[in-house]
Amino acid sequence: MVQALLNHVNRFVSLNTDEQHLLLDHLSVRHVNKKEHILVAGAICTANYFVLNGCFRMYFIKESGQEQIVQFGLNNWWISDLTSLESGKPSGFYIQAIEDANVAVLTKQNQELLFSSMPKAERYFRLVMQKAYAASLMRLQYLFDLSAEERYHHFNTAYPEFVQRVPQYMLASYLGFTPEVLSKIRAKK
Amino acid sequence: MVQALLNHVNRFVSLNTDEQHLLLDHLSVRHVNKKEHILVAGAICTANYFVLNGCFRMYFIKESGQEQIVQFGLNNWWISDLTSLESGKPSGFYIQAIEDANVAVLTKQNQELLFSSMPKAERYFRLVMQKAYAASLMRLQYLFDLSAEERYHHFNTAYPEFVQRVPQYMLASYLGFTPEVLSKIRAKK
DNA sequence: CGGGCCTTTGACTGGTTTCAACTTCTGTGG
DNA sequence: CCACAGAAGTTGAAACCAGTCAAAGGCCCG
Repeated sequence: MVQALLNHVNRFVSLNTDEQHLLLDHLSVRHVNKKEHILVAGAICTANYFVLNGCFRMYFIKESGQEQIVQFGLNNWWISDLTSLESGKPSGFYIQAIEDANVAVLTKQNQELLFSSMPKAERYFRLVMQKAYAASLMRLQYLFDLSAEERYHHFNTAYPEFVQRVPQYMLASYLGFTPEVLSKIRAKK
Repeated sequence: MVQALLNHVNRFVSLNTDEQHLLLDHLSVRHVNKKEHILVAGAICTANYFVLNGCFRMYFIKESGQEQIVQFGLNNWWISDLTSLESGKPSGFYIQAIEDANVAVLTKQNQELLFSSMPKAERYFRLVMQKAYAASLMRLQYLFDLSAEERYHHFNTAYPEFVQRVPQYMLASYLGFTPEVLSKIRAKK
């Protein structure tokens, strides 16, 4: 199962067999049930999670009391609250499994150990962070440039299989509008 | 002048004198006039820029034809279009000096050389990317959670000196609304 | 000193939210 | 395996925040 992670790492840096073992020695695999949280607001985030299979959502509670989804965590994505992880302060986010899932867990401590014994790991994570940052900017672009309806259609054509997979109200939240709006957009045709 | 960069690097990783020289060998300093662009849409982004002094804005042109500011680049921030830099494809962004400025230029090529000769540099950039990513998520949070007026007040109390420094229409763009809205918010009291 | 850019102000418009009622789906226990 | 309760999705009406447009005033820079 962790093979998915090795494949992902090898897309960015190439590891020999020893290095692969070294990496795996710093990880554990954890099963997460649907609706189970691996992080709740107020807790301190202690690890990075790599999604082996299943699907997660990361969200926070708005002042209005509504949940706002910040991002989804799918296969081959790392998910975590880096702010809390780095600072050691309580997180403002929740991370919850939308489906039964398996994650590779890399604790902060193990991550540091890994970095000092294998500089390639540092490179890998630099590239992952860079990609995540670029994706986040892209998301901002869509929010600024497109209307609710355009955002939905864009997302729907970019990730048609994913749209089937999550409840509509979560998709609406992620796209930045209400479930009612999504329902009306869909009714249009 | 590049001392600012050395200080910044030393906040994340500690460099000895040799390493500092090695780093500087891979950089050049460039003066940028107010209103000058260091990147325009359609061009390929070839370098990372570290702002030594002055101020930049990174923006794109919306479908409506309006400029949308994605981020500001102030002292001690790296600014670049990582997507274009990484992929070698044309950028969709503009990066322009708002004030006369000086930047340290790290070309993609030099960055790779630096990484291979100094693993600490990789660590430094991982941390910088991580911080930038976290900041971008924070920005998303504010956009989702706060009204236009709340966003302005929040920004105004967080960075009062900066608000004085940039034209209102740029601030409005960054915060995600029109100059008229900002004007009306300010008129309220 | 003049021209153009920035800011202000007001009226109007419209996309999105909110609220509420109703229907459909889903999963859990009897 | 069915029944029922709660969750999710739909629909329509009313309210509102923010955008657009237009015109006027202020200010900076050449």
